[in-house]
Amino acid sequence: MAFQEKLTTHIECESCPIRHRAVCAKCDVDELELLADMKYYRTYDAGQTVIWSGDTMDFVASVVEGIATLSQTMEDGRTQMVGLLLPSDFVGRPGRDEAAYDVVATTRLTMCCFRRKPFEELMENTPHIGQRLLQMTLDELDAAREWMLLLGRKTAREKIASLLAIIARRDATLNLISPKGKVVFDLPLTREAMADYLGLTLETVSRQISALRRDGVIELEGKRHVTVPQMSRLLDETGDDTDGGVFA
Amino acid sequence: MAFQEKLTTHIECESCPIRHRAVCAKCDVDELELLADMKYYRTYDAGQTVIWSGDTMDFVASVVEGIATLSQTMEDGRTQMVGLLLPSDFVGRPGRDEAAYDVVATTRLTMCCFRRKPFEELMENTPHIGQRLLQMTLDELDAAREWMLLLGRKTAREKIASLLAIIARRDATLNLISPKGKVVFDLPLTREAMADYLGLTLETVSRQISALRRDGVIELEGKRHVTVPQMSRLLDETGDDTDGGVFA
DNA sequence: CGTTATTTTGAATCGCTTCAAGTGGTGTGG
DNA sequence: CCACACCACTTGAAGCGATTCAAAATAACG
Repeated sequence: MAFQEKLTTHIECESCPIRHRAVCAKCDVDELELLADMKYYRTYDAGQTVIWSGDTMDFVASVVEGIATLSQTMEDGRTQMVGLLLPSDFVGRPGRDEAAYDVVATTRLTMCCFRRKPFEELMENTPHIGQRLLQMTLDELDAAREWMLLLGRKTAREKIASLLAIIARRDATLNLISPKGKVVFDLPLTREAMADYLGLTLETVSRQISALRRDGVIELEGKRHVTVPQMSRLLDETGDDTDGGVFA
Repeated sequence: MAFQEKLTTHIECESCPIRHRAVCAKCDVDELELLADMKYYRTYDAGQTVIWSGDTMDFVASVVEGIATLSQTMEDGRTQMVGLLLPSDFVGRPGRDEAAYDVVATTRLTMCCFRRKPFEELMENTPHIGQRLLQMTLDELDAAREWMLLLGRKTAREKIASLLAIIARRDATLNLISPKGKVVFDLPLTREAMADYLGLTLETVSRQISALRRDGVIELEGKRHVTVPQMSRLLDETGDDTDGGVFA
């Protein structure tokens, strides 16, 4: 089953699309050279499993391109996604040799890998890497905690609206479009993946998306192409503090 | 309202109960001295709010004694606990001046505080602090992700059993009792706090605790004193992989 | 063009919440 | 010392939101 594709490309760090957001962001040219010497690339097809929870992990990596999911599964099959890995996100934990979660590519995925031991040694002598990793981990912790609020307290409709808002916002900033008014994007996740993300069933996800469409909050073209005519309207549905109250 | 009590005690770092688990764990004597020079203590009464989300935080701190909760609240009052702060846990985020969550003392609480700016400067030159903070943050992230599985996929009964198991396990290791067979402890949380932790209502918490008692999984003396006659029995109810299967 | 995977929709059921009433323990003031 | 209020908690009954099971519709694929 889980084929691991061999390295295909080689990217120069200077022209790397995630150069300034990944774990290497703070590194100077010297440090970058050391990293470049030990790096190698791997690519995975959409749907391929990168690592199973419990597997030994001999490497850590940065997502260069594509999207992957981090998820946990109970014995009886119930699964919960606990993280969404986007370009520049870091995979693996220094100092741990067993994967704690399943990592699955949801699109074609390219990762910049480092063998774990050399990377850990480099980290000892290169504060910039540890510093950046701390920042990134703190950001992930914040994201996880926001997700806990969603999982514990939001209704199905609010959950869907929140997910759509996150994707819309990310796409908007990526394309340098102000996230006001109209936003258009493609869903990178299946209904089932959304359900795993939101702690719902795929039927409920489908129903709530239909409901948001019926109510004019979103428009659909096919299953995956979404138009949000009024971003503020979508944000109203998330249950979050829009900030758009008195002082906006 | 929110009175901040002034420093009362002064603890020598060498005899500090959290010396080897807190953010200062990896520091040598020199580094410890620098920290000791800038530290001060604060205590809060049970129920007191330490910080409101959005407040400016001029300090970071380690919990020395007592328990506090981290929680998020929506406009309409729904609240979700996103962290439980136990002795040695770290409060605040270097590089951020606004609190992201409400911090409330659930028991009498003592914290070892550092003004944020000097602490951040010290971190620049003291890799040991940043390294330890990274470890701790990664642990917290793992805990948060386990909590996401609980919030998203577990039933009310499993949620309660999981919470009881966590507290029982912590108390058992603290008192050096093997977490097999019988375990006795006191609940440090009200039913409402448990509900906020588990994404339930306090009525459901009460009902499920009663159900576990009826089924002989736990025994209750008063509202807070819990006896678990057979730890394995409780673990069976959590829905987790007990690992206690074939190889235990 | 038929086959398979994904998604939508419907109907019945279930688990948790909501609303409401009641219990037991603790502290306070008459 | 008792009446009273207050708080944390328990229990009951009704309602509702999400799930479950089932079937049909749509899109994707060889």
